[in-house]
Amino acid sequence: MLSRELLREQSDRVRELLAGRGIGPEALDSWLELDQKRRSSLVELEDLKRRRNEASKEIGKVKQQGGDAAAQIEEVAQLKGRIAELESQVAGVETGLEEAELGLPNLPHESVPVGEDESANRIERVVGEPRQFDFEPKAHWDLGPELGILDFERGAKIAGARFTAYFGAGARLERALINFMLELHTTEHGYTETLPPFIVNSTALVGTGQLPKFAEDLFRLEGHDYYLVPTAEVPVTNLHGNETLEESQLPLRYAAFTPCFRAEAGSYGKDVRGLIRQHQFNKVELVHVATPETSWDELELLTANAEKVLQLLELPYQVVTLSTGDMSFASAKTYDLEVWLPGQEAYREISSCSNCTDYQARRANIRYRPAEGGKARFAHTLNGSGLAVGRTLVAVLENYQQADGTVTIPEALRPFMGGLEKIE
RNA sequence: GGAGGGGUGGCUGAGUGGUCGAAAGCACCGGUCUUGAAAACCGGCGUCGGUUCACGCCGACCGCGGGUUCGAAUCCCGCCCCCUCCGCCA
Repeated sequence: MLSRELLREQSDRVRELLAGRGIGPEALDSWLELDQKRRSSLVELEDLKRRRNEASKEIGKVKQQGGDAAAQIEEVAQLKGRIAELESQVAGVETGLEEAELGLPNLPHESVPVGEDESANRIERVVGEPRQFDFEPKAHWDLGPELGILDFERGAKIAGARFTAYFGAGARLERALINFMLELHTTEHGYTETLPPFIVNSTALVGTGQLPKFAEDLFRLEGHDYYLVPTAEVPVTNLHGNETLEESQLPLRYAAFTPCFRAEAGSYGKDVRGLIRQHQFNKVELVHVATPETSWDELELLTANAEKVLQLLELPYQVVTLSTGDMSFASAKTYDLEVWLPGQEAYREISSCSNCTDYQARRANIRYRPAEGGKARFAHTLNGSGLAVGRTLVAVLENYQQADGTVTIPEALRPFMGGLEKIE
């Protein structure tokens, strides 16, 4: 959520920045109109209430002295009608304002390339080199079933399309990746591990920005205000919702493993094969809560921590700054980590690291009290995958495949695989 | 799922229809005193919104939402959350 002060006082700048995100000027203009209306009605309403309160006090006094307060009672009765009218009017305008505000995305940081879509993304760096194969590398959707470790048919049988069953070394590899990532982040990178609920309520989803606008992307439990988490960003960021932290506690850095559930509405026909786009996948998520002064440094740190996973696994990747048109709703700036997949001969997203500045903090009401005292301020929240586990497994299978169809286990993972060196 | 208890300011905790935004204590901030500190004493100390050049003024808020009343923290209705016991389970 953007602050009302900002929308009012810097409307031209906001209008321009929103345009970069594909939001037309009417969104802000209708908000400004409602805001104006709200304030003018409020002035009248509060004036009437003041008069009503005064009259009530007079009634109390008069009655205490045994007098007749009929005149004041009559006046209050008359005020009542107009007050009720204005109250419902203000409430309606307020609802409209809130709806409008919840529908506005965060403003992009000045360093974000302006553009309509991913074609405007900016490659920041390319790390590692794609391996040269002396045979035709296979895609994981062939490798996995051939090794007997991934079973797309049986996944579909028990759930449907975009669900997969893992077996044997495949299941173990997924678990090893989870443990490897969590160990790295909690020990070397100093994160606090957290294991949140995998189900959240709508308040949490509004807090991080998935609701109300993106309900169709979520799985909702029938008959409940419960949703399966689409990412650990939701439960973990909301952990401190409606809290005022002390500045000395910041930055908070959390690492969380959770499964993620996404309806993938509108992605029909996209990545239909393999593990790339599933309704359920595992992820180790990194979440930071920081002060405004440090959040941009925190974004670099978070991204570097996520990159470390790829480096230790010796997987080639590139880092991309998403353009204004490609960024997620709550983000002010996002780096995507894209890993090289030989089976597709392409870099594919494996992590998305964002600074949401105070946007989510406003929605979720996450504040902190400055060390020097004074009024509580909104914190900045950041999140990033560290990493998407299913896609990491894909990258391992495809990058470490051998000519004979076996897959070598990356050195860094072997301790988590009971010393296993090869899947065959 | 059943029965009971409870949600008041940072904390503890008064307050059952009228000047209550709310006693008191603690915590915190400022001052007096002191070589310094502590103690003692004095004063200050909620949030949000609106308005004002400003001082300030006004409105709202005692879990949330409705209702009764001239007037509600106090009465009524619905909901949420927490605690205890029973049942059921992991």
